[in-house]
Amino acid sequence: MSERERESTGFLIKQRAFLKVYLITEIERGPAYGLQLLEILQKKFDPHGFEPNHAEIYRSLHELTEAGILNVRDELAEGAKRKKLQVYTVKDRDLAKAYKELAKVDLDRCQDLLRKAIQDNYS
Amino acid sequence: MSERERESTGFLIKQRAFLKVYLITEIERGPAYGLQLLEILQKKFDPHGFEPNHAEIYRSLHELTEAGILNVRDELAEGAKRKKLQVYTVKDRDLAKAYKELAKVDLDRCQDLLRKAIQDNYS
DNA sequence: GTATGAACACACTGTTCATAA
DNA sequence: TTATGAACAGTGTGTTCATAC
Repeated sequence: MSERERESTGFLIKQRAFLKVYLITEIERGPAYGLQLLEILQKKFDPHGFEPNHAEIYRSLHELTEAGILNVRDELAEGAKRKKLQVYTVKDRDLAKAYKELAKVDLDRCQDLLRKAIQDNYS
Repeated sequence: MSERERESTGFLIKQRAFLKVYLITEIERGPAYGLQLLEILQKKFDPHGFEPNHAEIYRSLHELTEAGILNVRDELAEGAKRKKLQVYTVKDRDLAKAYKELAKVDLDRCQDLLRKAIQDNYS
């Protein structure tokens, strides 16, 4: 049975899935590229002792693109920077929403599990 | 820098640490052996889509013993069963408490992270 | 230096195998 | 069969390397 078919992923949600949710949300706000997204997320999670790395962000973006949720385009010579950036946009809003809703189920399950653990062991 | 020295473990708490907290709590209630604890925990987590396996339980017990938190003794011919069980008890209540308190910090951090994710992406 | 991506290496965990009673 | 433990294998993620600008 594949990971995708299972309803539960086992213990807690995987970092990859967690990041994908955030990436979709960010890119829904507007086009963005890899390192830019990395910085945004690092700042977001900095107070929570979590610092994602660039490889994990790129892998997530690649998979979301592979899944038909995101689009990539080459963007050249933007402003003072003469790089070719890989700029991501949402390709399919419905797929994006579906992915997030599926992840929500797992996020809720994780919350329950943690709440239970705190209740069971610290009361 | 070793895992033990870091205050944060990165993303979410590891299954091993999570299980150790439960194992300590269970054994604080009374002596128990491996498979017995496995069954107890499997029943506990069954409604939450998480099913720990025996190897992970044994590894956790071994590490807690190694850490001086638990004690093991051989128990022979108990009741109708003629096995030699590895029965665990709490060796050092203070160490046990300290371990749990440390884990609590991480559990709280995980709760925050999940709460934040749900708020950031589903509002 | 920034940006992307692949390659490599390792930690964690699940599955299987071995042994004993 | 139940119980324990080790060995093995796979998956996910962090670090490093390669390439381009």
